[in-house]
Amino acid sequence: MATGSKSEQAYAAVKARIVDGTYSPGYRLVLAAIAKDLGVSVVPVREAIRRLEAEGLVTFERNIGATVSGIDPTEYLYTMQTLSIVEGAATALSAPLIGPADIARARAVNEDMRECLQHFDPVRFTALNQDFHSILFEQCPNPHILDLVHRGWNRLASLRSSTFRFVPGRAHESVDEHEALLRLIEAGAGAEEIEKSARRHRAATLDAYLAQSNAGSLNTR
Amino acid sequence: MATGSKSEQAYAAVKARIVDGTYSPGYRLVLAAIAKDLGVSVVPVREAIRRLEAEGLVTFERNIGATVSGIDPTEYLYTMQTLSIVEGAATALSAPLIGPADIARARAVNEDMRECLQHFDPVRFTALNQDFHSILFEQCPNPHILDLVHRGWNRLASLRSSTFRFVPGRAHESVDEHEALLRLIEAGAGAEEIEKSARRHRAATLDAYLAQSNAGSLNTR
DNA sequence: GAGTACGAAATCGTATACGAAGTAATATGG
DNA sequence: CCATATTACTTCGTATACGATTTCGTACTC
Repeated sequence: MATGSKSEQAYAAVKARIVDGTYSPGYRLVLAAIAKDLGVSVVPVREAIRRLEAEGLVTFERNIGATVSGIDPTEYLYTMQTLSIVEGAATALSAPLIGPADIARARAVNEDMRECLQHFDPVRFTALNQDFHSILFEQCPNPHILDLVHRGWNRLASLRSSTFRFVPGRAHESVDEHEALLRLIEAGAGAEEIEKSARRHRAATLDAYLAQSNAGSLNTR
Repeated sequence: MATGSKSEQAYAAVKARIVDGTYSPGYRLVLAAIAKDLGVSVVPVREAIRRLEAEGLVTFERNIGATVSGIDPTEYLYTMQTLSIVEGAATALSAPLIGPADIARARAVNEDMRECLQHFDPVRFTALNQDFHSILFEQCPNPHILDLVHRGWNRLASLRSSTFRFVPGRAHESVDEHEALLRLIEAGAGAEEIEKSARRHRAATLDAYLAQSNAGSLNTR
């Protein structure tokens, strides 16, 4: 473990529990309870929660306390839209740095995803999906953009574990879009084209969700 | 003032001092000193600083303390590039909601900027520039994206007050690009076109800076 | 004279304690 | 029986205190 700082430790622990679904959206984060649970004082816990607030993982209200944010479909929509933008940019910026070996790895992951569609394993599918995109991001030379992408993923993770958003036909399309994206990168396509493709990939998932849930529409392009 | 929470008060105060340049980049933020200065205890100050860290305005190191981040040209570059992306998106998403009255206000501001070029008033020019873009952003329906834009502006503000980055010819071009952008919006151009224009507007400023400073190039498109 | 070891000062990190604000339960009057 | 006021409880907000870590200055040795 060797975190050193207890504040850091609290931050990591609470974040992990939000992302893995132990604390689902709406869960009330009581300082004293978490402090006792982690064997530390309330001060580091409080600090950790304020940091998580800045990342958008929890909502904090004065004299009321913190709750795990999420649930709200509108919030999901905002997050997905933002992610489509920063993810698209991150992918485009990474593209020139992606070599054949990375492409091969990504393609292997994508084939595993295709496999998952046979046995209907949405959990593994989701994990592989993250792996796939991680391969395409990780080389992004701009750490700020990469950070924004990670924050978006964390937000989605906290939502996913509670209300599992899964749109039937979408998974198949997704795998095909991945392959198309890989070919673009392989072919050395321009940054603009790659960005557009990556952005539409996520926007399509959002659109599918909106169509299914009949939620209020929003211009996702 | 009626801030209510002292933590909030400390947050606002320190943030303001960073943005207005009282605490310039590299400034060492000593908890006890700030606490005494604000007439509060160190705990709220500490919390405030951790929040500012999450926004990227300060850098925090364990057992060492916080310093106002900035200065580094690389950081400037990352911030501008990120801003070009989120700003472009925010402008495009706002565009359909911008009415003739907003256009008129923005145009008036832009003409004031043109005026500033005559008497060479870079400080006012910068302020008006922020006003101009604010008019185009404020209506962005996605609060997350809007928040990212604001964070970027804050980062730039902290840089600007110390090392004033001003590229000679750039200001004139900038005003012209503003006018072009307004015409696009007026004409009801597509979101894609508006986004590209807004993005290039900022990217051009970055490119001008890079060309002047002979810093290592980066693919800004 | 340069480098290292030691010690003192400064600063951060966390715990504990108490006061403030909000919430829920209960009692009381209509 | 319902509405409202009061009380008790929960939880947050901040101050103070002390231990841990780093940094800087000084003395000592080679």
